Amino acid sequence: MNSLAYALLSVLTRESMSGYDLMLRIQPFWQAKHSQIYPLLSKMEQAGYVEHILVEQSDKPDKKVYSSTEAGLNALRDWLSQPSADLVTRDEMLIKVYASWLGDRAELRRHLEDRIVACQKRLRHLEGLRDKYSSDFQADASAMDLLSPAFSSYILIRRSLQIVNSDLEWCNWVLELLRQQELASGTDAPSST
Amino acid sequence: MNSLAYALLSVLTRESMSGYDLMLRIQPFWQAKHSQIYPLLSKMEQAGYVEHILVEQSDKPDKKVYSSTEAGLNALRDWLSQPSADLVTRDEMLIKVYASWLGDRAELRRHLEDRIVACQKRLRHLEGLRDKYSSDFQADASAMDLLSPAFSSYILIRRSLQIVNSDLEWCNWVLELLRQQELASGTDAPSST
DNA sequence: CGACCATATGTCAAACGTTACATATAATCA
DNA sequence: TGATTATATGTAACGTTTGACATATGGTCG
Repeated sequence: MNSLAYALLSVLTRESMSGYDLMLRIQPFWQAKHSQIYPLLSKMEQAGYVEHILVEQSDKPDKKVYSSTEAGLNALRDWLSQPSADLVTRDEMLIKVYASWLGDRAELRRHLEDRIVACQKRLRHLEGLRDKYSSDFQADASAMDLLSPAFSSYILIRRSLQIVNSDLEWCNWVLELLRQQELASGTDAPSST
Repeated sequence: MNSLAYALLSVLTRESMSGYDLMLRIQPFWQAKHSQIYPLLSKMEQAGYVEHILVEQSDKPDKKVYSSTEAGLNALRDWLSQPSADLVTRDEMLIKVYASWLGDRAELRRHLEDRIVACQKRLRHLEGLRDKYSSDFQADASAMDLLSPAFSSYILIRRSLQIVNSDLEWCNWVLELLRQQELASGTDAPSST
């Protein structure tokens, strides 16, 4: 069992769902394609960590709804007690920024603007999640039960929003420096496409 | 050529160095082990993007010092003009936090404290980098040449510091909520090890 | 002296992840 | 009607990354 398997279990312990829905649910927190999730769910079922029932649908294709078993819950609890693996980030844009002195200002601006668009999309998605579960969150976070699924979701979404907002903040800071320098030097037509 | 190859090139266009030093240099921005870097450098040399000379050392084992070629520089410039791949983050701790309601408060606290230790270590490393290159950075960032290696390094280190600090901020926020609830409820001996 | 660590390079197998190929249903849109 | 999109599941080839094994030098610490 790898980290993705436990990520799937940590969703299935809260709510039973299909591989397709798991993919969508986990996407913002652990990138994985359906081609990785479907075979993994089969392996997890063979290992006895999850089980599924076939649910027929009239408006959409039929689906397999997975649930965590007792063994799955125990495996997840064991994993929780282990130290976490190191955080892994691979941000190609940051490497391009590091090498951006080899290009021109427009190129650097384009990379930053692309990132801003991606951040805004992600922000809308996360705000949607926040609003969807806001009824679970009490107005006063400190009054919530810290060992409840609602609180765990709450701090996870808070963290995700914080990450995206700090990304946006940095992009805008660099863009502002670019604008200042373009105005000051007069090079690189400021209003070009 | 993959992203890692261009990350290596983006260092080698600034400064020639050994595979070992490259590994240490890009570690904070793109995680890669020596077992990935050494074969990749060979492939890049075969492709004509880098070349190396053998440097004999008396106090340490001899090393291969790699430099970027003209072809390597051109390849890097081409890559720069392409849109960036999506940001990938895999944070096992965040998944554990999401499932932490299955465990106890001490376990959640331990995960957060482990992360804080890792952040502090990273912070010291980044502050070391910042101070090491601070002479390259002018007091007024907006007065720097935005297409200089110094400026690119500056904004990269700023971003890295921002990421670590926001991580620390969030961990401390959750720890504070934990402390408040433990004091209020009286469960979970507050001063246990 | 022996253990361990930092430096330095390398290979290989296994695990992990992405892309492309494949199929099927039902809704929407032109 | 035909094209596209969202839903839903699956396999196979390929590329990426890690972990283990391997070797060697020279310094430090007990």
